[in-house]
Formats: sequence, structure tokens, C-alpha cells
Amino acid sequence: MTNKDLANLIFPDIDLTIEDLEKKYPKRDLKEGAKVTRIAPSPTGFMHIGNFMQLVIDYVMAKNSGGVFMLRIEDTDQARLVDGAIDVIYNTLDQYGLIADEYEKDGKIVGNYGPYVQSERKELYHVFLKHLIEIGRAYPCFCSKEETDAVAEIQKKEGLRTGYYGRYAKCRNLSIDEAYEKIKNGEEYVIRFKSSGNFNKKFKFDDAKFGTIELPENDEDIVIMKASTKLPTYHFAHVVDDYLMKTTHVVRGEEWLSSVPKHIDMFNAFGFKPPKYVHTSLILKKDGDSVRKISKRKDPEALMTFYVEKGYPSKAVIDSVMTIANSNYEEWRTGHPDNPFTDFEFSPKKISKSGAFFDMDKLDNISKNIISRMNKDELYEELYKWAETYDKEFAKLVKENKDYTISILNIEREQKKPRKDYVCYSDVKEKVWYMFDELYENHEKVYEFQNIKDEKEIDSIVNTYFDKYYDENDDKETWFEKIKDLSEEFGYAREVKEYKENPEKYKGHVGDVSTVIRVRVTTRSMTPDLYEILRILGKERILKRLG
RNA sequence: GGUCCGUUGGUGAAGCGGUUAACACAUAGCCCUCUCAAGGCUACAUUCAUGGGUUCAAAUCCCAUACGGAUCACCA
Repeated sequence: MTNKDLANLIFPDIDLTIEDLEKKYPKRDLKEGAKVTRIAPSPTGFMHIGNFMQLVIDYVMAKNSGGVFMLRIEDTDQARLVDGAIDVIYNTLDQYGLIADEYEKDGKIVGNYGPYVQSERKELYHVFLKHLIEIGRAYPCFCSKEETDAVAEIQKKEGLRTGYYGRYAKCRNLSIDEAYEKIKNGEEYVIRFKSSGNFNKKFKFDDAKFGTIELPENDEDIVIMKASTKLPTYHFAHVVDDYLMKTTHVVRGEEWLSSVPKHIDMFNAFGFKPPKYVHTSLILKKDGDSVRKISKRKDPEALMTFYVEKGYPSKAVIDSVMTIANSNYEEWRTGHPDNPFTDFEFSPKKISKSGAFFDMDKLDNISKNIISRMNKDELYEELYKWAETYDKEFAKLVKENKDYTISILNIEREQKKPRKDYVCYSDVKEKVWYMFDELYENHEKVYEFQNIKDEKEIDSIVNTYFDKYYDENDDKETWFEKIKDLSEEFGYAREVKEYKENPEKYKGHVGDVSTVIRVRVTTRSMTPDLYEILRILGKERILKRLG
């Protein structure tokens, strides 16, 4: 019996060779320096902010270099599959406009290096598995889960590191004949990789973020094919897929750093050149006094759906993640406020080595700036799109009063320093409700009168104003002059300065008077430009409100 | 426990042997101002986890310690 016989017994139907596959998936024809990246989520139903950061990094690196960005679904763990989880992934990419160049959706494959769903690549993995067995770098293992667990227990007790290595790698020493017999007899088995390293020896490894680090060689015979589904484990799928798909840069979480020796060992076994690795830092969260990885269970902001529901512009979320990912991004953004983020030259070296907290204040600030830079129609569209799913009632209102809404959104917008008061779309309604009769009528009204509280005084100021002074056709300057005239008539200073210099001469100043009008009309003491509000509301509606 | 990574203000961080230790967010104060959102100005680390070295000179180089994190699955 030879390795070849064993390989044929295990994979009788595999006739393809690695060479065949290399022909089928040739070297990509890309310009010098183009990066091929991939986001490889497992469909467990969530998109986490950490995954999202990797996604954004993958995307910029590919796009900025004229490369290719792929989406590969890692569903080798059939037991953990969640219904609809794949949609969550596609929706997030759509939502943020991070469309993959190569992917597979509803059975349709886009790209020449597919399939892009691991469960559909079984045969491909088997070709590589078969080869490994033939060259004696992989072997079937008949140890049960119970057995290996028991070994791990012993190792723990003895203070040794756990794992299937050295003298604990029982099935490694099985003769080919024995293995052959066992399989013939229908015994269940997994396939393990035959490691080649010595744990006490180190090798140098160059990570694009960490730089050179020393890692122990791999001496663990890890499982590379599972018993029940015959699908590969992550480690093996990574090697095969990223080789076949010609991935140049593997962006993944820092938690993978310690499995690098295993992956390198496998790449070497095939004689393949490993890709460059970028092990990104974790996004952390302060929990009381301790620090931990941000958690989708405990932290609402860990899930991407949070940002969508709140209505943060996608650009804002991308920018804040980019700010964490590359420290010089912010500076670049200041100099290029309107460029797509893919113009930024991303450098893996500049990713912070320590984990970072996700700063919501920073997000708010970035978001506020982005919204302030939108033009009125764009803001309207975005707001409407958001409201359509998260506030249907508001969406209807906004749709029926499109031009009116746009004019509200446009207050203090078309000017050199546009107003910055909307942090996200869910913010808008609470800031403009008094502009819509439909909302105004049902809203609880707390009149926030300030310095002038006397009802009689308020009534007579307001009534006089609308009877005698207010004219919808006034331009802003005359409008304000009239407010000053009104103030004077009631014994208030025309200018704040004037009042401050001689407070005893006046009852108050213009500010007090305009506040009264503002509050009477909107209930709020703090609003955007009063002139605009009155103009947009229109005299008729105002008078109706005043009763 | 083994292995690996990390530690600069409230947060993100710049810094690469000689700087007043950038910048942004947050916070506070002032100015501007009809209110607010902004905008402008100012303040905010005698110190870079700690302790030792090397050096004329260290946040920057070396060593140790502490603390935090990751990983050690037929999960990814």
C-alpha cells in the first residue's frame, strides 16, 4: 500500500490535479501593485463593527490600487448557519456602497475565481487534500472527540500545552495499511495535516501591520477536513481559497495571529507563496473598570444595524472607522472633504497596534459635518430613504410636502459655513416637528419663555408684531429692522450692546423680544434662523397657530 | 500555564535619540451673536505603565516588572 492508494481510497472520484486548477484559475492580469483582497464572513447573522472595519480596509486597499475586492462566504460550519444571515451581509455591503467585484448571490457567480461560497467548493478542497495525502503531508485520524478531549485534559494537568502534536499525535504513526483497513471498515475519520515544525524553534514572519515578529514553528497536526461533512476547516479553506483566488492581502482580526504558523506550514507544504497578512486590531469597549472586546450582545453599537437604524450617513460611519484604521486619514480628509474615501492611500503599517475604543462622540462630529455638506436635495433623499423604513409616518409627511420639507432642510444650508445641527436622520424630526401642522398639533407643547414671562406682555408683543410689523415680503434686513422697531415701541433696547451698557434704561433687549416671537410660534427658545422659519411657515399658518 | 501582541491626556492619536510632547474629538472659559447650531480664541500630559540601564541627551534604544489583550476546537 502506498500513500497514493490511500488517497484514492479516500477520494476515489477526484481526478483533477492542482495543475488543472491552476490552469482554470490563472494568475490575474492586473497592473503592478494592484491588491486583491477579500472579505470572508461566516454567515452567523450579524455584521459586527470589527468585521466592518476589515471590510472597509479590504475595500480601500483594493480600490485604491486598482485591484479586486471579493466577497467570499465562509460557511464550512454547517451547524452554525443562520437563516437569512447571508442577506445581512449583502445588505450591509449595499447599504454602505461597498460592492464587491467578485461574489456569488442567489446562485449567480460574478467573477472568474468562484464559486465564492465555501460549501460549493468541496471538490476543490478535495483535490488539494488528495495531493497532500499522496505526498504524505496529511493523514486520516480516527481519534474521537472524546479521546482528544481526554488527552487535552491530561496535557493540562501536566502543565503542557494542549493539542495534537508530537507523541500525542497518535494516528500520525499509523501505517498506511492500518489506515487503509480502518477506512475500509467504515471507521469515521478526519484528515489532519502533518506538521513539519519544531515548537521550540522560531521563524520570522512579516506582518503588514506588526512588522517582523517571531513565532514558534508549527508542530500541531491540525484537522483540515471534518468527518461528517467532509468540508475543510477554516485553516485549510484559507490556504486553498486564497491561493486559488490569488488573494494578495489577507485582512483579518488579530485573533488569527497565533495561527499563522499553521497556515505558513501548509503553504510551504504545497510550495505556495503565502499572501501578505494584515492582522487588524480589535475594537474595544470599556466595561466599568475593565476593557474588553466590543460585544454584539452587550453593546448595541457593535452591530452595524445600529448605525443604519439611527440614520447615520454611510459616509460618516466609513469615515469614523477609517479614522480608527489609519491615523493619518483624518488629516487627509480635512484636505479632501469631497473625495471618495477610496482615493486615500491606505497603509497597513499605520494601523494602530493597540486596540481602540470606538468613539461615538467622534462619529457624531464626523456625521454632523457630512450632513452639513450635503445639498438640500441630497439630504432630502437620504432622509426620506431612512424614514421609509424607520419612521413611516414621518416619511409620508415628508413625501407629501416635499418642497416644503426641502425648504426646511435648507435653512442656513446654502452658505459658506452651513448649519450643523443634524447628527443623523433620526435627529431631524425632533428638530423640525413644529414646522409641520400634523406634528405640531399632537406634540406636547412646553413654551420655553425666557426673560419675558408675563403673559399680557407676551400677547401684546406678538399681536402687535403680526398686526403692524410683519410682512412676508420683507428681506432679512428690513425684517430685522422691524423687530428692532417693535422692541423700541415696547421699551426694549434695539441693540444688545446698548442694553448691556445701560440696563436700567430698558426692560430688556431685541433678543428678548425675538425670543418671545420664536417661542410663541414654535414653543422652542432655541431654533434656527427666525426669519427663515417665519417665512417658510407663512403668515397664514402662523396666525392660525396664534389663535 | 505555554505562545504571541500591546501600554503616550477623557477618546482617536502624532512622534522613529535633542520638539514648548502635533492634530482631531470631547470638556471648560471668553469673543462673536436676536436664541440655538456653528465659527474664532484660550485652557486642558512638568510627562509618555513602572523600575533599572545605555547616552552629553530617551516617549523614542536595551533589560526587567506590572497591567491589559489574543490564542491554545471536527468555530470562524
